[in-house]
Amino acid sequence: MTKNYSSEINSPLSTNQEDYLKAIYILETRGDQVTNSVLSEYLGYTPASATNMVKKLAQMDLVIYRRHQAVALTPTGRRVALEILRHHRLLELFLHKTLNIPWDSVHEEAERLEHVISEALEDAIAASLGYPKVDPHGDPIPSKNGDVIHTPGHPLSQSEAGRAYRLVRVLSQEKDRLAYLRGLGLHLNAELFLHEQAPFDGPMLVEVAGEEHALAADMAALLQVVPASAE
Amino acid sequence: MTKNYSSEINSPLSTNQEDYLKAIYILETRGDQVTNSVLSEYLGYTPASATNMVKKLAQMDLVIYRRHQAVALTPTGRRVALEILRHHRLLELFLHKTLNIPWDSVHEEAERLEHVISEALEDAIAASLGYPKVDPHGDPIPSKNGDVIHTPGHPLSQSEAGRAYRLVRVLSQEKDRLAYLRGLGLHLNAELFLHEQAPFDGPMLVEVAGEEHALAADMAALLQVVPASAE
DNA sequence: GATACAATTTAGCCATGACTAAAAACTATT
DNA sequence: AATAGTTTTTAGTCATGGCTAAATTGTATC
Repeated sequence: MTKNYSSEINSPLSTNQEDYLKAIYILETRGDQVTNSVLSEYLGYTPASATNMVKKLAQMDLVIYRRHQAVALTPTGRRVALEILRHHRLLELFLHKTLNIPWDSVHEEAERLEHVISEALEDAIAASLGYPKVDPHGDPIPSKNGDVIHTPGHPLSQSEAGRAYRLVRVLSQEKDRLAYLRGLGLHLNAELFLHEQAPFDGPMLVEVAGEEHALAADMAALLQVVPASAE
Repeated sequence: MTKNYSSEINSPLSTNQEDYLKAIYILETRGDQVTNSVLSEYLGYTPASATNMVKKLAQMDLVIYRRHQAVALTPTGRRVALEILRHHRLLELFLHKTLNIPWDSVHEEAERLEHVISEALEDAIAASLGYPKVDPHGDPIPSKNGDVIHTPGHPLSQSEAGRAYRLVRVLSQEKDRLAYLRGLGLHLNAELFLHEQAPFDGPMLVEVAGEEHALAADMAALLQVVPASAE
């Protein structure tokens, strides 16, 4: 298994190490301060375990660590994280398009597969999909050299009522939430019409595929949309 | 990740444990006595490591172990081994057919993927391939309930000269050997004509896709064939 | 049956990476 | 600046699963 980042790194990374780097990247991208508690909670480990691992990653020059400070990725660490994320999102799209696995249930599978596919397989998957730019949740697929496109859109919860929108991204990986959203007929690029938004952050009334549904405000906040006219 | 065998086993198995069980199955199937040295050499570990692991697998009722004796799979151990083997061979075929990865280089990839695919993905792959019976090397794909079909054929090295044959199985997983065979134009179900066999186990003269090649006897021994007429 | 040689097992070591419990250090409030 | 409360780190434990080296057991030969 030859990994893309192998040229920059002396020893191959474990699944766990890759998961830490990916988590740090995602938390950084969210704009969070990646403190030990945030990181350990995100990964489901105790803070002590996170400290240990972060120290190890720092020795490998993958993260910058100073006691009691937020962790940050080094350029090399970021490259590793992006490669794993590229694997993850390519795999999600591949599973969805090639094997008809519903878009709301590809995440867990990709979570394991992302660590074991070779560079050659990554390339073959990307080629077979026509070098896609986003996964089935609308998350951008990092390019091989680590570029991440900016995805447009704004939350449905902050959108004007009485207009049609197109779903361009879903900001959640929670299985049951995604299943619920799919149950409403939602999927990437689905059209939806926002009938009204109840005041005081109340539920929204949306129409998807001819059916009307009430949608809680926190759910609507996860849905990134653009005006339906926009191509 | 829900594994098929999870109903019979209390704790999930590690990749290593699954590899041991698969190795024992393969060695048993070859007809070898699965002694500690055979097993450890096959896996590339020291004999001491194999003893340790085999003891652990025995505690889990996956193998039968008595000091200084050959190991044997229990029925449960065999089911696990067959499931992993099913994963492996389904994956090989899938990678070959769906992603056009050459048949001689799917093995390593499948070797890692086989441990991380869920039951649902296994099913989706099998369905997308039309519930195939053999992988790209002609090795039988165990069915979900653990049946393994018998593959017909005999070694090319023991075949009569002056006749046409069809390749039904390649008994090797060595990358360079397989690459060589593919270079000759060989693949599953390829037709070949055996011109002559030099005496004293000398090389064979075979014709594949209009080209003649000399083939060492030990290579020919890896090629299982049936008469070309046979469907 | 004694001796030599090979195979196997035991004993003990190491790294990984989780954990708990306790100590230390930071932050906020009075 | 002292104290309280939270966060982080340290110290030390445990399981996994490799390893080497040494002891044991089994087998074959004289």
